[in-house]
Amino acid sequence: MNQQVQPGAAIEDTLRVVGDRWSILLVRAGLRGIRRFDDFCDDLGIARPVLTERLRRLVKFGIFERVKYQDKPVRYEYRLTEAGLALSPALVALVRWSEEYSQEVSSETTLVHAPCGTELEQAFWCRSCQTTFGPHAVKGVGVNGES
Amino acid sequence: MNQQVQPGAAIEDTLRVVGDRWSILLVRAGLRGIRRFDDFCDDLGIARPVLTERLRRLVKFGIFERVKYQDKPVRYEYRLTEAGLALSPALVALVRWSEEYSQEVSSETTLVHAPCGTELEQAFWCRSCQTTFGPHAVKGVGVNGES
DNA sequence: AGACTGAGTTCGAAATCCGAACTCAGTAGT
DNA sequence: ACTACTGAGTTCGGATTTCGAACTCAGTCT
Repeated sequence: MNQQVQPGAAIEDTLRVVGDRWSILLVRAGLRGIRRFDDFCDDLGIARPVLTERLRRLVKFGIFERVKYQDKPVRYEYRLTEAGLALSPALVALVRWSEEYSQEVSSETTLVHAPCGTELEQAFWCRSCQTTFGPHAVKGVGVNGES
Repeated sequence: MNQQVQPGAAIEDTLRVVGDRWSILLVRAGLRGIRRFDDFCDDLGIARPVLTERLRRLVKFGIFERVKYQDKPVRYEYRLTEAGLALSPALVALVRWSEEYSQEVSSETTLVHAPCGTELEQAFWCRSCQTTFGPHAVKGVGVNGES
């Protein structure tokens, strides 16, 4: 066996939550500051019944929370939780991929390191070795330490 | 505006390619060394007609290639291309997320830095600053340098 | 001949998705 | 008091996708 990445069944958990055509787009919209039902609807062009169902499920899985923001007519909005924000590395990875490999034309923006404006690279960081490394040096191990 | 991640429309490109329930799982299976039609089928439990369609589309987008591996009865298998391998940071990000936030029980394996066995962290790397940084320091800019 | 392999196709039933129109509480304007 | 409007959803019927199970087709093995 080589040292390749061997994502376990864990991915299935994640995809059970955000593995449909819309959920990741909803998270992205959330990161862009969108919170209201109609705004999600307009921004993504998602059908309303599907949006209802999708938001409910994302709330159930703790990615968004439904917050009352007004009383007179009771109105709720949807905010990303910390777990939702924690999906951003995955989103960034997807953006990076499309920048490098997607033959589609779009990609009119690119991701950079904010302070200096240099295009970022994505890497893994080992706290104990104090180094960055690529996917080939990643290994999956069982809970009790053995591969 | 803050310095939050603002993934552009690029994500849509990526999701147009791998944004359905199966494609990412197929890539993962590919990373685990699976190549043959029936093996994908058994491993993922995907319906055969869907697998056919999905593999064709992933080949079209350059993520897998269809390679003849035998002549007597002509047989083809599917191998990840470089673009396919390049999706692994995204897969790793999804695995990491489920390890930390998924309330599902599974997750009997974890990802580590192969040489030393330390749990990895995912980070971004700026070649010009020679530092790693988190998602809050990522910014999206237009092609001509302006935000 | 007969059974088996591997990569698919074909089928009808079931689940999802869609757009458009509707609801329902409250607010604003005349 | 009448009308129009807002925002967060529901309710429809029709179109698209997905499903499992069974079938095909070339070649091989016994």
